[in-house]
Amino acid sequence: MNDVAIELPRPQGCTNLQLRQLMRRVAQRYDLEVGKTGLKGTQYSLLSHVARLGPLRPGDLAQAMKVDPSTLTRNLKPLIAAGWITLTAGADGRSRAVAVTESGRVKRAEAQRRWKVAQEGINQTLGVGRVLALHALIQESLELLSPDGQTNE
Amino acid sequence: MNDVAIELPRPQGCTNLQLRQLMRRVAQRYDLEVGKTGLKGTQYSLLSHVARLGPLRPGDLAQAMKVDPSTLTRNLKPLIAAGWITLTAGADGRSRAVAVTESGRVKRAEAQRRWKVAQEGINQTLGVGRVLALHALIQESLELLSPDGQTNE
DNA sequence: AAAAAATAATTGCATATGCAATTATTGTAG
DNA sequence: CTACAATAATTGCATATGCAATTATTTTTT
Repeated sequence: MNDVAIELPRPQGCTNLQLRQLMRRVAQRYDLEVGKTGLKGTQYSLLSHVARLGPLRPGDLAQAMKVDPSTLTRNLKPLIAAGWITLTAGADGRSRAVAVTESGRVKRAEAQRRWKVAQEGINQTLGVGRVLALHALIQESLELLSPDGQTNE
Repeated sequence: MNDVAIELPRPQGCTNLQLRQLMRRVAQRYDLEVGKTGLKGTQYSLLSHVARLGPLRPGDLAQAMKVDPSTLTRNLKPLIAAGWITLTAGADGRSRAVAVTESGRVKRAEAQRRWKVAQEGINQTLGVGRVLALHALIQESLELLSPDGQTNE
């Protein structure tokens, strides 16, 4: 028998519940700072992705952000209404192109400064080591949970 | 100088975004299994808490679950409508009492079996060691982020 | 080329989430 | 006892989230 692994205690509690609780607390901290720009933390993430990856198709953006396409469609609305993002006709008749506008870039830069403050705050509160460990664990977990086989890279 | 700490690389990426992404993926896995009972994963959490802690006041329940009281109010609705939870007058004229019903207990037991399957699945996919590490990190982080000073215990 | 299959995005439906303001009630200061 | 402060829950508003079904448009079969 090759089976000499140390007995690990069974995980206690619900991963789902715990993740949600932490997510809410963390989101609050980001919103507190990023909110000063009129953007929610989630909206900053979205705007940033579009700025970095756009112009691109909604579906590809959704995949990159790991959200459902329908969620993406709706989350774009307020940012389009604010004039920070445009949704125009795509090469293909069925698809569209998401892109950042000039005022979107400005807003993003502004929000990015706030985001940095928030992230620093988290680093401070949790400790850099803990944040690093958390990020690493999350990334590993994301790859293992990846529904499709797409490893990102 | 006592300052001989090793230089830690600065955390890359956004904790908020990463947490949200993992949360969504994980929630999906739970919902896939727990959903067979007609409950979302979040609803199972809520029903479980009421079963374990109830009868209790909505505010106390919200605090225990670390959600906003207004969120709690709304999240209770579908479970009340389904007859699994009751919301009755509390000792105090302003407060109420949340409690589980008999059919609620039955449903909860049923959902708990599904939950266990889901949790086992996560343990399997991520590996028990990773899940343990993740839970530990989350709990530590939650305490450090605790807005009020209440350490839970 | 017409029918069938695949692809892309969106809408309908339902829940989850929090902040600010509101409603009700209780407690307290004067 | 009354005016004011504190407490408990809820509602208004806005966003976030995903599944299933739908609409539009290619692409592929036959």
